[in-house]
Amino acid sequence: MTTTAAEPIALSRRELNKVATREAIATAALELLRTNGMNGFTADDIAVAAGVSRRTFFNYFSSPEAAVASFTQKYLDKVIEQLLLRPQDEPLLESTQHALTAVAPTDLATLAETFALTQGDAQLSRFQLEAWDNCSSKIIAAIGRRLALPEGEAAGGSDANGELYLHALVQSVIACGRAAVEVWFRRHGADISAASLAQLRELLISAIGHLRTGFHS
Amino acid sequence: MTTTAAEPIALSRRELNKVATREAIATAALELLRTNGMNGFTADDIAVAAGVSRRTFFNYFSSPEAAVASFTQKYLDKVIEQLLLRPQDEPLLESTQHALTAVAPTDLATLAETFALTQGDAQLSRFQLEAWDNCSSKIIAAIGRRLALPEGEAAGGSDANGELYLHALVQSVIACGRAAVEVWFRRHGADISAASLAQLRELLISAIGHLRTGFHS
DNA sequence: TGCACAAGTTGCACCGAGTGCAACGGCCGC
DNA sequence: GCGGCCGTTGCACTCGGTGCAACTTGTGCA
Repeated sequence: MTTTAAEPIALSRRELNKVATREAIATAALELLRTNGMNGFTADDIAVAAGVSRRTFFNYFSSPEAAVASFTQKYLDKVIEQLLLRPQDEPLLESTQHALTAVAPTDLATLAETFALTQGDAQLSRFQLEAWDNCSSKIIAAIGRRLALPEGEAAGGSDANGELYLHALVQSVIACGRAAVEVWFRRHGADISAASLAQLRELLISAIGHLRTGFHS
Repeated sequence: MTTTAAEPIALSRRELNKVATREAIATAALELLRTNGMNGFTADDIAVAAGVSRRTFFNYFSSPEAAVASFTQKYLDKVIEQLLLRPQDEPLLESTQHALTAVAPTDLATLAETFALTQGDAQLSRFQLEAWDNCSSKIIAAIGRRLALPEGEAAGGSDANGELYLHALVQSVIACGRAAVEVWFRRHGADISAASLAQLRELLISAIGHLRTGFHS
């Protein structure tokens, strides 16, 4: 069901170390955020906790905030991964709803937690925003690639007007995702229980549902 | 036509000075961005150009990026201002389209220019994102206040499910706005001519139009 | 008008983010 | 096992950002 589709590429020892280091740094950052709160740790602290030098920390992340945001990035990347597994002729909104349900609850939990933990700090929030926006760009790029290949860019009115359509659609999808998380947080605060997360998933599906049926307030 | 609706409040000398200083700093920042490019100036430079001390700069803006983002903020605030002048029973999407046409082209020009100038720098882009997001929050708060007052929160299914609806709607509107600017930039680059800006306004209206008719790709 | 107070500005000192550079140490191919 | 490559580290430096205390300027009041 989870359909991880992990490619069995053999990693060299070096690459393996890099991945491990990156993960150690990221988890150290999250752990410090959990315990010390929003402004309670420095890049030094993260480096020490991860067992690397301060300089090495900056070789992996451009800032402490970026390390935290990597978790949001990772979750959204998994959703994209699932999204691209859906049939190409399926409407995007439907595909998105399926993709959202296909991602494991564990990943959703870290998304929810990091969102909750970053609320209240301006810079952390900005990096969260950036993560969502990167997600937009990636989806637009992927779908744009799909559309460009098969029919030479001039099919179904996809050329000039379609560019705006695509951007508006995808960005709206992301917007609804963020809206769902926001509403969830307003209701449940930092509650990461399974029941609460189920509500969050429900809200995510509903938000996309609103986009499917249209807004006519 | 422009309906500026400026309140004729008499400002004291102190407040007048503050406004002037703030404006001097912001314009100095924009000017430096124009001439020196994305990473070509420091907080010191801005302060000197504005004729204040470095410390005073930070009394007005939390960072150089914030000073630049103030222009985007200002434009979006003007749109909100127009939005709230529309009749309350008008659908939000329609109100938004009207509000967008009501704002003067001059303001749209600075929005477009700052967008173009901030592309390529990560931190500047993050502050742009934040400005758009703040706009979401303000609109949601304003409309939420409207809905809460007249009927005691339990009318038209606006209570629990309506919260998600409202957030998803408003955030989608903002998303479409950003999408329009993005598409405009992809096509016109840094061209700020009247013709180009007319195209941008057209794209903004069209993007909201897509939201009105719904997405069924 | 003059005086006392409030509000804004400035300089200073300090900490943390972020980066270029050069030396070091472990993985890799041969 | 050995030379070369890649990642790590320490160092030094710049800039962002802030608390604090002295100073200057606008404001209210007598």
